[in-house]
Amino acid sequence: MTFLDEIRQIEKKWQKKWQKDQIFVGKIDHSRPKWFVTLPYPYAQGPFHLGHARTYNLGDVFTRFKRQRGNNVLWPMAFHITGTPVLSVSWKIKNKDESEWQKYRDYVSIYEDDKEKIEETVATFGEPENVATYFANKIINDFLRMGFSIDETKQFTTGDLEYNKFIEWQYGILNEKNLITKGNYPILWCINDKNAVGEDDIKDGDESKVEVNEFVGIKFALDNGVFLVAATLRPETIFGATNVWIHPEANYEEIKMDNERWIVSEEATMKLMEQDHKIAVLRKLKGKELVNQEVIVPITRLKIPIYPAAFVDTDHATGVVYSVPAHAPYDYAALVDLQRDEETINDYNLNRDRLEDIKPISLITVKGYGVFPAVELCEKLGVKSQNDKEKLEKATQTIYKDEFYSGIMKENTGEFKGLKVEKAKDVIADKLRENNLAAEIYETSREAFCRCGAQIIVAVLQEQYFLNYGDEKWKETAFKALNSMNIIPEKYRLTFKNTFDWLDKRPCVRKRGLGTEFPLTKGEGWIIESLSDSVIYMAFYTVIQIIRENQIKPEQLKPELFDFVFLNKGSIENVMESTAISEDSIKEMKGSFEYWYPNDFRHTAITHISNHLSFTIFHHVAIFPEKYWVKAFSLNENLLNNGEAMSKSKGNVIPIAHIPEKYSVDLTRLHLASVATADSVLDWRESEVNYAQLRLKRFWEYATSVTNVEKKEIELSFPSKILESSVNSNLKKSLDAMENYNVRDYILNAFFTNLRAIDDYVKLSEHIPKEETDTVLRNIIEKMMLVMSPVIPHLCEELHERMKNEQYISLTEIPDITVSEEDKAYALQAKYLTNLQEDIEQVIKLVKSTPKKIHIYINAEWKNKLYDLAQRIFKDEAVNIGKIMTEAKQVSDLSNHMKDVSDIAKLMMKDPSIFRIEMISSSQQQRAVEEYKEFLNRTFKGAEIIIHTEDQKVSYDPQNKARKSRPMKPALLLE
RNA sequence: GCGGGGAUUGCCGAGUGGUCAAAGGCGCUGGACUUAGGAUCCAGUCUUUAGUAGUUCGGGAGUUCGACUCUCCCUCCCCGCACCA
Repeated sequence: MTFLDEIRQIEKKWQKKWQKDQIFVGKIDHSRPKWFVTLPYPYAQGPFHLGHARTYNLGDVFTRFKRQRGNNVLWPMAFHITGTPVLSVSWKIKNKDESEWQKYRDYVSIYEDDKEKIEETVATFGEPENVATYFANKIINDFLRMGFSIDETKQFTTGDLEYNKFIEWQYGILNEKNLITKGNYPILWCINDKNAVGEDDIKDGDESKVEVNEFVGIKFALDNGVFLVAATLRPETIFGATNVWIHPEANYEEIKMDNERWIVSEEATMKLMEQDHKIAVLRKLKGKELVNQEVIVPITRLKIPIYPAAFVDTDHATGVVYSVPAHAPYDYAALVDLQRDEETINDYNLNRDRLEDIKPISLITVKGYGVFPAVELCEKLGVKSQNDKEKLEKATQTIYKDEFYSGIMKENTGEFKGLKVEKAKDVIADKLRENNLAAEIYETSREAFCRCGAQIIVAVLQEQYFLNYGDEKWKETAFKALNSMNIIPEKYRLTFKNTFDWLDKRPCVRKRGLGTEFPLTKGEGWIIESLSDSVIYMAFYTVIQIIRENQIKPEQLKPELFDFVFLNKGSIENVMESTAISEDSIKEMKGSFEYWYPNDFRHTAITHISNHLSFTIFHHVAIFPEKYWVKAFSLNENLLNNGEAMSKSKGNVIPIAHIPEKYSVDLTRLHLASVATADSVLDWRESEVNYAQLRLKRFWEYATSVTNVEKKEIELSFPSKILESSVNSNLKKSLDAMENYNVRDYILNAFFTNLRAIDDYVKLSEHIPKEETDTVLRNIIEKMMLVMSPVIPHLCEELHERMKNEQYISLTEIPDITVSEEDKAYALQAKYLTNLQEDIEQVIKLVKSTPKKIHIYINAEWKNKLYDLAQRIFKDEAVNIGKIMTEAKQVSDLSNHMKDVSDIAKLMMKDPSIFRIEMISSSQQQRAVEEYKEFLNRTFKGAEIIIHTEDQKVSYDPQNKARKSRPMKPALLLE
């Protein structure tokens, strides 16, 4: 049986035991500090993969660690089903969308081999609940299979009736506190379904995002007072308008628009009707009817003509465009075309002189361009006509960007001169609107179609409900909460800050999707938006089980109950009376909430900072008193598979369900947690996983070789002592790293560094009695095991059991570790010896011959004194020879070595790092080398090791090496 | 554009004022084991050299006794920018 097979069996064995004994179920215990941890509940739309595993794995390591450090832990889990994606999946499955079917066949085949069974299962996905239920079950199984120490007895979904009641309560409070406001809001809208659409409702919506663009519809007055409304994204260019373009052959309509008369394209009328206007069509007309008429330009009051142009798209905004040939490439090209187009001029009977007179009007100065940027760019790109779409598109983009960010308004723009375009744009639009010369017109950023085939336009919803995150008081309190929270890693606090600053009104209800009906507009079909219903639910974990066990019905879950349980408002008598829930149940709920809350630690991926996690803070401060605000957020970056993002199209997704067999649970856990810090992108590379596997195997071999060794006190040799000391100090570093939630350093120190120490020990322990090495190894493994059990719990449980322990290691406390002075001294000696060995090796390499004798000269103690002195007086300043000589003269041990002192001082000045070191005395150095002598002798192929000390009389020193010895760096002579 | 993050030795990636020529891994080279090995183990891996010295951490300037680490400027890369979970 291979190593992996062996540990896979062990993993299953312990998962079964944990499950059977329900050891991770959170139970109230007032004798221990509680620690309530949450990770965002998954949205069950498909299988979870290695990327999710990274996040939950880190959560589990933290949780297990806390549990093993004496905390009473609760880590519950639930599922999110609110929103539209699941609906969209079901719709496609029901409508036999082949690519969706295939996608879900692939998903189900992760868990199921039987082809028929797969088809049957996918067929059930026509019902949204079935999708959610199926994947929720799979995900929780995957998690348990990863050994995550979750309490799965407190599960619920956001579609549960009990949960709906809880959310209704939440929104009641938000409403009471005036944090919900109403207003108009533009959204993407299917004209067939008469409904809002999300990304997954739009054809190719995931590949090319559709956005809402806000145009300024500028009203150009005709002689009869009717407005020809031209839409633009660049209202500031109104000063450069030379004429208006319309499509001569297209259909336009004169409409009664609120209290005005407008002319816009037929298509525009239809769109405007959905944008909160009162509209009646007065008459239909062809574009050409308008040609040659004149309109008045707002602000400038110039009269300009209307000309025909084929490039005008009547299905884009109003289908009317005003021409700014100086700054708009399309306009310039169309103007040039028209001026040379005899046929059109004749057809529409255009006034030739008037047309010839039209010259671009420049109104913006922009660095890198002359007076007429559009003219310039058209010439540069070789635009031939207005049909040169590709080049014109490019020119338009370029000029838009350059002028927007670095353009300045010219003299001829009156009060706006000198303004940056970026600013002028808004100021001018505002001014136009104030004077009733412009109106907002919304358009999609690209032509888009619903999956039903109908066109998607922008509609303006009236009386839309918003969460008013812009509310000053609310924001202020949220900041207060943020400031008192622990954000891990700390660097992400800034992202929260920026998010808070930027947060403003946010629509919180939708017309579509699963979820909780909005309580303020019952019966109107408004559903609470999915990110807004998942922000305080951690509180719900503390009561759901009690609700279920006592068979409390959803309708009994009235606001007054939650007020009492969560906010300690009202009286139990009143609650009992209005809800008919027993006193015991209410007390139990309240007790449970008050015991577990607040949420001490919430871990997730960084993508949630700018939405979910920020909202969580906002809603907590709105609903709960300060003592119940979330204590800490912990975050991790995402994951790549061999340098690439995992995606269905690349076929490189590793589902969690494949992990146990493809790798092994503990191997995956170890590698995920140790290969990258939480705040860096983790690149999962097979060759590196392989390394982790070899190390894990090595650990397993060391460990299993000593599980039967008896514990006893024995006299330890020098290498054994060094090993114990270094393992001890590594474990200490490891625990310290976890204080800062640095899991990577935790594992590096506790596992990888210690394994190397053991490797080194084994190499030099050939002549140490097996009884001693076994005992030492067992002691060390036992300690490592405990510290490592949050990371590789299965293997550690097994070893723990083989070492005849009754209790689960998962429930065994990791003790504090202290590093004694003795440990430190051993560590320094070990370092000293390593350096010595390296020095010898280096010299051997250089001389390219095998030495028969190795003379080691250990420095005199006065040199240590000199180093100490230098460290003291040159702590924060440059080495000064005069100063050190003066000081040294005062010290008796040094004053008789002044010649040498001056030589060393020169060295120190050149390289101050030589004395800024931790040292051991020369006698300690000597002892260390003595202890190591035999090992050195063996390592260097039987070379005789001769130790000399500078303090005593050096018997043999032909090259006068002893003088060169320095603290921690003995001089060498190889012969 | 705004906001954030980043640029380290062949590659990936630690390191945030001094034991740093810079952890660890990958790759490569040599050795061991072996019928074989794309397995495993051991060692080496900037240049130079009796353990020394020199040149490095995107480019440029500065602060400091001392900078990969701090400040400023520049170049390039990645991520977020709202109703989407």
